Amino acid sequence: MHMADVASAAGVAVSTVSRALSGNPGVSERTRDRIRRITEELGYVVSPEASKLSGGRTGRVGFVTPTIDEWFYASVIAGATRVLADHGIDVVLYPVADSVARARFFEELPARRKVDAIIVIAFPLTDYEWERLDSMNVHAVVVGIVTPDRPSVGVVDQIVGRQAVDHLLALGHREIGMITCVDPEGSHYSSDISREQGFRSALKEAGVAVNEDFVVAVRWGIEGGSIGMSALLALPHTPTAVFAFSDEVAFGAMRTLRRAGLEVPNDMSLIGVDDHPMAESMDLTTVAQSPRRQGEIAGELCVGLLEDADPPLQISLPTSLTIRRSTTPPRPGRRARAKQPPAGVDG
Amino acid sequence: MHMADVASAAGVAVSTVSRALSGNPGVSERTRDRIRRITEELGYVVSPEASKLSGGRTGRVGFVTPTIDEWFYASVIAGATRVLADHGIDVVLYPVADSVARARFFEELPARRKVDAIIVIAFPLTDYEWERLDSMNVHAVVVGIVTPDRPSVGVVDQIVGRQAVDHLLALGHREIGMITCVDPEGSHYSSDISREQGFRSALKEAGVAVNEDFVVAVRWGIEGGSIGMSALLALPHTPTAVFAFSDEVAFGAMRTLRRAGLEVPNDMSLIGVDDHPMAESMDLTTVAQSPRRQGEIAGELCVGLLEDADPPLQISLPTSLTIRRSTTPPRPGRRARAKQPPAGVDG
DNA sequence: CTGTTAGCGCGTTCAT
DNA sequence: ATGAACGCGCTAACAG
Repeated sequence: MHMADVASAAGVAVSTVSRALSGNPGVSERTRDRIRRITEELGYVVSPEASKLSGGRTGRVGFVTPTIDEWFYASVIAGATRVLADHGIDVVLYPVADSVARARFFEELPARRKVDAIIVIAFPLTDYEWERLDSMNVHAVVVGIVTPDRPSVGVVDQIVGRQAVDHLLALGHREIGMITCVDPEGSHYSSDISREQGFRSALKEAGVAVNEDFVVAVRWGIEGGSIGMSALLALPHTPTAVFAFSDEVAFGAMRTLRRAGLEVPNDMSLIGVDDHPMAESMDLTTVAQSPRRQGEIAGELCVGLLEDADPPLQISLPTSLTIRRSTTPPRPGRRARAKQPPAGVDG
Repeated sequence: MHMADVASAAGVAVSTVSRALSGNPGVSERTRDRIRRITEELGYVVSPEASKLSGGRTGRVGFVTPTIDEWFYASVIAGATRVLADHGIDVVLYPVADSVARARFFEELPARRKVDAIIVIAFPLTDYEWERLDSMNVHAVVVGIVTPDRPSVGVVDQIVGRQAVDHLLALGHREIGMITCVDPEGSHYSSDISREQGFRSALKEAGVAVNEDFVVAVRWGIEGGSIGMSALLALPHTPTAVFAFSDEVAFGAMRTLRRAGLEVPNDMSLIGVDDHPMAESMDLTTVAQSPRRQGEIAGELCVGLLEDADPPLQISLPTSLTIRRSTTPPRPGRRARAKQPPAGVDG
C-alpha cells in the first residue's frame, strides 16, 4: 500500500495525493476531500521514513532525562507527550541515568538525525554538552530549570527556598535546618544550589544566622531524606524546623522522625517541595509546583519552535506555599530528641 | 555529511561503507576497521530514515500505555527503555489516557510504519483492538498481564489475591474486605478481576463466606482508596482486615483511617500490592512485584522477537509477600468504628 | 489546479 | 572482497 495506490484509486498523480495529505496548498478542496476519503478507506498512511527522506521533518521530539520512573520526570514527560501528541509529534526517550550513560549520550548522540527537537529535563548541561547538542542542529529546550539564552521553562528555585523558609520564619522558627541533595556522583542538580541559596538569603534577611550543622546534603529520595534527618537528630542541638529539598526527601525524614518516636509537627516542623501526590496524605506542608504543566509548556515551546514561530524563550512558573499539618509554631522547651534509637536502616 | 563522503574519504564505494557499518559480511576486517575509524573521525551517522526506506528496520519500539506518570507504568517503561537502549533501539510513547484516546489510537494507528514492535502495558485489548494491532504487521508484546497466545510477561493476579488473603487468614482474620478498582469509565483492568478472584477463592477454600458488603470498587489511586475505606467504615459491621488493590489504594485507605482516629494495624489490618517506593515508609504489608523487571523482560522479549529468535512466549514472574507493620492478628472485641467523623474529602 | 520528473540517503542485488 | 546500479516511497520543483 503506497501513495501510488491511493493516486490511481483516486485517478490522480502521486504528487496531488502528497499535497492533499500533507495539507500543502495547490489542491482544490474537492479533490483534497476525495483523496482523504479514499486514503481513509484504503487504510493508507504516509511512510514517515520516505517522507522525512525527501525533505520533511521526523515528527519526533527526543527527551533527555535522568530517570523516567520518578514522579517529577514522569510528570514532565507525560505533560509534554500529551501536547506533542495533539500535534502528531512522537516522543522518543533517551534516559541518561548515570554519568556513564550521560557521557555516552553526548559523545555518540544517538538522537542524531532522529528527532526535530530535544527536550532536556532538569539538569544543567556543561559547555561541552551544549556544544554537542547544538551540533545536532535541532531545537533544544530545557524544562525544570529556567536557563539563560535557551528556550526553557521552569520554576525559580531561589524563590522556592525563600517561600519555604519564610513560612517557617513566620511561624516563629529560628533554628531551621535544610536537607539538600547531591547526586550519587557528587555533581549538582542546580535546583539544590538554588534552593539552598533561597534558604540562606531568607534567613539572612530575617537576621537569623545559619547554623552550618543544620545543613546536610544527602542523596535524593526517601532513603536520603531518612538519612538526612538521622544526621540532624544526632546533633547535640537540633533544629525546630526542617526544609527538605523535595517532598520525597521529606517523606524519608518523616519516617525517621516517626521511628524515633517523634511527632510531626509537634517535635519538628517539616516542609517539602513539589506537592507530590502523597503529600496530601502525609499532611505535608510544601511549596507546590506542577511538573506536568512544565512539560506541557515545554511541548508547546517545541511546537512553536518547529513552526518557526518565535515563542517566548524563558518561561518561569510560579510556585505556591501549600500549608498542611506538618508545620506549626515551635513549642518552647520542646525539642526533638530521639525517644527510641532510630531503626538501623535510618542510621 | 553522507555515506558518500565517508566512502570517498576511505577510497571505497558507498556499498562497502554500508556493509562495513551495518555489520554485514562481505568486507575484510581491515577495511571495516578503517571505515569505522573514518566514520568516527568524520562524526558521521547513518540516516535512519534512508536506512529504513531501503529495507532496514526502524530501530524503534512503541509503548501503548494508559499513563506515563504513575509508578507502575513509569517503572515498566523505564525498565524496557534501559534494555532496548542497550540494543540501540529507541522507545516511542503512545499514551492512551482515556477511552477517546484509546479508540483513536486503534482507529488511526499513529504508530503504523513507525515502529518494529509494540509493547502494550497492563490493559486487556478487545478483539477489535488486537485485530488493528495485528494489521500493523509488527510484533506485539503485552507486559503486566500474562496473555494467552501472545508474547507477554507479567504476574499472576489470582495468586496475588491469594497471597494477600492467605496472609490475613493466617493471622486469624475472618472478616476480610477488599477495595478493588474499576477505571473511571467503568471498564476493567483485568488485574482487578483476577485479584478479586484470588481473594474469593482463598476465602472459599478457607471456608469463609464472602460478605459482599465488604467488597467495594473505587477509582484507582489514593483518592479512590480513601473513598473505599470510608465506605467500609460506614458499614454497620466493619471488616477487621482489608486487602487493597494496590499500595496507592492502601495509602488512601490509611489516610481515611488515620483521619477517622483509627490505628493501623490495631483497629484494622491493611495489605496492598506492588511494594511501591512509599510502602516501606508507610510500614505497609504488601504483595511485592517488580514492574521495572517486567519492563526489562518485555524489552528482552522484543529484542528476541526482532532477531527472529523464538523466545519463551508467556513469562510469569513470582510475587512475594512482604510483611511489615500494617497487618496483625485481629483484636478480639476491638473493631473499627470512626472515632471522629471522616474529613469531608474522604466521604 | 494538476501531472511529470528528479532527487532524498541508503541497502541490495548483480557484476567484477 | 569490492564496485555499479537500481529502487525503497515520498516531496518539491517545474511544466502544463
